[in-house]
Amino acid sequence: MAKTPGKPTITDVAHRAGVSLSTVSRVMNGNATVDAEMAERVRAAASELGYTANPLARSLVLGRTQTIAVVVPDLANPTFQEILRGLSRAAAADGYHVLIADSAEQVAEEPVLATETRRRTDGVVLCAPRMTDDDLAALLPTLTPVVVINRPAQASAPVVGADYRTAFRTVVDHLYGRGHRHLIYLAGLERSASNAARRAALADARAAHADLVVDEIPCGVDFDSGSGAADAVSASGATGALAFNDLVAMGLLSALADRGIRVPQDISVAGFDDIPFAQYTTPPLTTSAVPGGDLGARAWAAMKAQLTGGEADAAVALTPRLLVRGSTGPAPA
Amino acid sequence: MAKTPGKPTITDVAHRAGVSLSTVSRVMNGNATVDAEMAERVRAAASELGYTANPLARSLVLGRTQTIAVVVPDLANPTFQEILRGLSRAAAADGYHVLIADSAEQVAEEPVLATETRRRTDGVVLCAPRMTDDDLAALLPTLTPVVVINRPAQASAPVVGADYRTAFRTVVDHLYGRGHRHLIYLAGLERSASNAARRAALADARAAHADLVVDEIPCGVDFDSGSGAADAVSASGATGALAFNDLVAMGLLSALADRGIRVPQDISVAGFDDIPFAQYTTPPLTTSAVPGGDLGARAWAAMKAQLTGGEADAAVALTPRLLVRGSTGPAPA
DNA sequence: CTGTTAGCGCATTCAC
DNA sequence: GTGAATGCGCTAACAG
Repeated sequence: MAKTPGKPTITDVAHRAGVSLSTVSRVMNGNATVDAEMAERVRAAASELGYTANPLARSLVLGRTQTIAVVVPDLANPTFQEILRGLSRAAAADGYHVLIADSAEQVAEEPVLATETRRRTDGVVLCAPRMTDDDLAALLPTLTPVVVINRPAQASAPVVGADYRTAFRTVVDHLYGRGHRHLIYLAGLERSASNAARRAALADARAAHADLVVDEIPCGVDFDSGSGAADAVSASGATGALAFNDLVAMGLLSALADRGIRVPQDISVAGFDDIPFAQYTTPPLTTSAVPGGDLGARAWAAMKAQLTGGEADAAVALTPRLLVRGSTGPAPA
Repeated sequence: MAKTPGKPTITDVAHRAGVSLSTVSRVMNGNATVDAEMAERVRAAASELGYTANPLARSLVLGRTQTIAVVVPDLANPTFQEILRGLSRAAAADGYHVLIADSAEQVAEEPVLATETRRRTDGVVLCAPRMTDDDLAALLPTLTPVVVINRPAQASAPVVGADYRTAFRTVVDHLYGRGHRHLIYLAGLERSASNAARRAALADARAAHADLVVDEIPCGVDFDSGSGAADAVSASGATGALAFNDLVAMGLLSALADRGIRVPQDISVAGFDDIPFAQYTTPPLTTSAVPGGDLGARAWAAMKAQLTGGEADAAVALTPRLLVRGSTGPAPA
């Protein structure tokens, strides 16, 4: 049968250059020293044929794929998109490719996807895994090298995450600095780790400022939760509201506007996360930005360290940056 | 040297089951019929060893990787995220993996990334490629199988995209149906294809409705452009404003509110894209949704068709769905 | 039905 | 310095 043009192989190049295929391999990888003229002939033949080594074949023999896998709970979540972007670009800068796996919030899929993608890559990054601590602890050793993002310290893998406690504390201090002494926290999901971090920050702030009062009401994590809390917020007499996140803050802002309550004149409102539209609310929302892109880049750094034989830092925590905008102002006199 | 546990190979399984490695291969792939008892022995040995065939080795011999590549101009863009998500999930449902490549809006990188990722995958999806028509035309044949998203019909590859012309026409007709006879279009970038599609829709509408007047003013594509156009819009006397996209509409909404102009009582405002926060503006924004997830799923369908030997439809165009919300109402009397 | 053989395309020993 | 083997792990012809 006539050989379809297809992709030229190393043998084709060897043939055309009149050398053995091992010589071609040598010049392509710049390994051993090859006769100058011969090397040139090989390079010429290669470029004429448009030859590029088959990555699959190389992977098989070298034992590495130049690819890592990233498992995320939901590709549609802006937080993960930012992380993925930072990770992807950092990895690309080092010549690595990224294979993605979306668990679609199906906890049971996480270990399956991680294990499966791990076999076709050199390592895997678990982004905010939803599985239990026990499951995670059992899984991690089988995935090495592995990096975990946004999940409290794990024994058998480097972790990179944001320091939500310090970040939230910064928001509280911002309000305190503007004269607020009575705040109210619109809590997120009761048992979530992120809610716990915010409450810890609140406790820290109370301990640091004896004259600070921070009420807390159960709320939620979305726009409607925020708007539903408006009456409770205004009834509390607090001069500043700390929303669990930006969505909640936006809902609150909207409901407050409906009631004719002015922000920040009557009450200050702060969010958390700096979602893309936080800057477009009326007034623009003061919030704290978790550097998703940086998180991703750090995760890659931790992976790269392991890939190159080194040891990655056990844990790195980035502190989100406070973004003061129009929704917070001095406490009303 | 002691053999590190590592991953068990097909030989290990064969050894343990006391059969030849081809028999193991057979039962693992359910190919030829194998003696029942023997097959059972093999399965037992495989599960005891936790054996799974090395995907790399399979890829090399089978000539397929069960992976496709997706090249996007910017992973941070919500539009592409939705597409990527739809694509990824659809592909996963068929047992395929997705390798991503972010060109970071570097046009020159597109062909490089496409070509490079193509070699490690079975096909590539080009998402809204920025390169010139000529470059694209030259590149596509080298990538087969390939699918193009959101870019006008190409000769050598199936294309999936949204029908922006029909979609925008739907928005215009919605306003016309509510009694509006004088509209104003806040145009996007002069030379962009998406702007041309909207203008074509406007022309269609004018042709269909003799009593319809549609003004047009140059504007832009972001929030600030929209707010900057507020005065021109109110001065025009139009009863309805058609923004190039949601960001522009949101900017307009915000500036209109500052001027005490009520929406939709005094003027109706419509956006385009249905970005995540369009439902949270005050009032909620009427817009048209480009089904990003569907786009991705369709792209996968087109790829799958090629992968399985079939021929994909040359072009599929999805029509965005009109979402009527609070920012549009009847024309003021 | 099962075992033996020959590659997939390449990097890397080993002799020359 | 260079070419001839060996094998990465697996599937698919090929014999038996």
